[in-house]
Amino acid sequence: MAALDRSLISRLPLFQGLTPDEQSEILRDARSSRYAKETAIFAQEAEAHSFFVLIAGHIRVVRTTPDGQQVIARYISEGEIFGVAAALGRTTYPASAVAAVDCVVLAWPNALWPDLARRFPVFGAATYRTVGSRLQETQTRVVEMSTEQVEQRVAHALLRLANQTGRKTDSGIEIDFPISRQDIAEMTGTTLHTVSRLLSKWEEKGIIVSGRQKVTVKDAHRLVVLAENRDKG
Amino acid sequence: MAALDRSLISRLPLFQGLTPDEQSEILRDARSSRYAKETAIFAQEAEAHSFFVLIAGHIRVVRTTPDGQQVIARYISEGEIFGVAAALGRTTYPASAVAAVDCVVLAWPNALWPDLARRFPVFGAATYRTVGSRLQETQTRVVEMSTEQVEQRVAHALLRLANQTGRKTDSGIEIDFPISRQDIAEMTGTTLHTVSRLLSKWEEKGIIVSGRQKVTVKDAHRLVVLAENRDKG
DNA sequence: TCTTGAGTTTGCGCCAGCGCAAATTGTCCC
DNA sequence: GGGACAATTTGCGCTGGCGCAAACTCAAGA
Repeated sequence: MAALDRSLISRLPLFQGLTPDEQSEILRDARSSRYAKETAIFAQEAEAHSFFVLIAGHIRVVRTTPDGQQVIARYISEGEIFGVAAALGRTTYPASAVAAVDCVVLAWPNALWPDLARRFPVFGAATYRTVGSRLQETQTRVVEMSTEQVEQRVAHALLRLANQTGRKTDSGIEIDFPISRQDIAEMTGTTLHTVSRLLSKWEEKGIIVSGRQKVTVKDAHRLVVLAENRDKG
Repeated sequence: MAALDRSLISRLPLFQGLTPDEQSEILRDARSSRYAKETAIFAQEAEAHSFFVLIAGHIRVVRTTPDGQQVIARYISEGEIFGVAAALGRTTYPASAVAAVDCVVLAWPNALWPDLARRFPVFGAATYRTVGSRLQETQTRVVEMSTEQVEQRVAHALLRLANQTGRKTDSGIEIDFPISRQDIAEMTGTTLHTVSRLLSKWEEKGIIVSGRQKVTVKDAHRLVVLAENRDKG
């Protein structure tokens, strides 16, 4: 690990509560690698060999159906742990992870997980907290897909992206990695056509501005209203 | 713990790999209780005080939206651990758990989790395996809701119920707790009307037989075909 | 600068499945 | 045994959003 990484890493929630020595000990076993934009970190159904922490970039987690349709499970932001099959006793990855932009990740061999979790309980606990919030988030998505209209779901998805990976600019909150209409459709269970129509409408109203693989939320408040509107607006 | 419970409990996957003494030690801290049909074991958003193992019965896990719509997250069968907020570092339950029939459950105070998990790693690992498969299952449900038609989703739901909680009878696989059309609708993101229509159609074709709060799968194979049909059948 | 291709927009027609409403049936309790 | 209620069935009309198709636009490379 380069010294540069260290100061950044020690600030991650995942490593809170660990002494610098303990952090070093954990990091000693990690291997760092780069992944070019649109390359895979791991593939769905592949034998799980490692778990990861994203140091720089953004990662798209994708499930592909037997007939080739894709669904985006979530985006991973900097500092998050992912590919934690080992911690959950799984032997294969349930989804693929693809770099949405050029990425830097740390990887630990799965075989080290039991030992790391035992020696550094706060590290294990932090990981399971992440798993817990992802489970809850996924369930929330099921609820959304069951009870909401497409417009509300897309609004929710944009808000979530803005919160999790948004970058404040003078013109609003910009999603700071390339995201296409198709991507948004795969996050919300609709088609790129419908997403395009919605974004156009919202842009007319001044709620967002959008371009090629780019969305900036200008008026989050009005987007929240759209997301919560139970009857048609 | 009554002796009766012990022989049953020691056979649960959750307690595999533990010696009888270790099992006793874990069980010593558990409190057993009964819940009458349709009563709540815990409520969504309530402070999480315990985690549970279902000894007898069936439990419905339900998420309710702010405007009162319900979505069934899953059913818990005998022997399963549930309400594991503690293991995932959450302080409240993300959903409600309601007894679908009269139930017997064991409960452990959350405060004991860290200690139990540390002293009996196989117990902790078994729990996290369960969490892992639930996460994966929930993600599968998101994929289904994104890519499948209602008919396929209902077919999938029935097959899952038949596998997880089905009881073999001479006339087929019967779901062995009361389940209404409304319940199936809340599992699949549709309405009781549509479920009713589908079940009627399938009954005509001899794939299932159904009655009031009761479904028996007679021809699982044809149900699988329906569940996998990507274009209309 | 020009070309090329991927990403996006928009129009149009259609239909799966929802909402509403009413009839029907089975079950539990008095 | 019979009433009452809950669950289910079924008809009907409507519409949100999909599928298809075509036009358009930007970004990158030659």
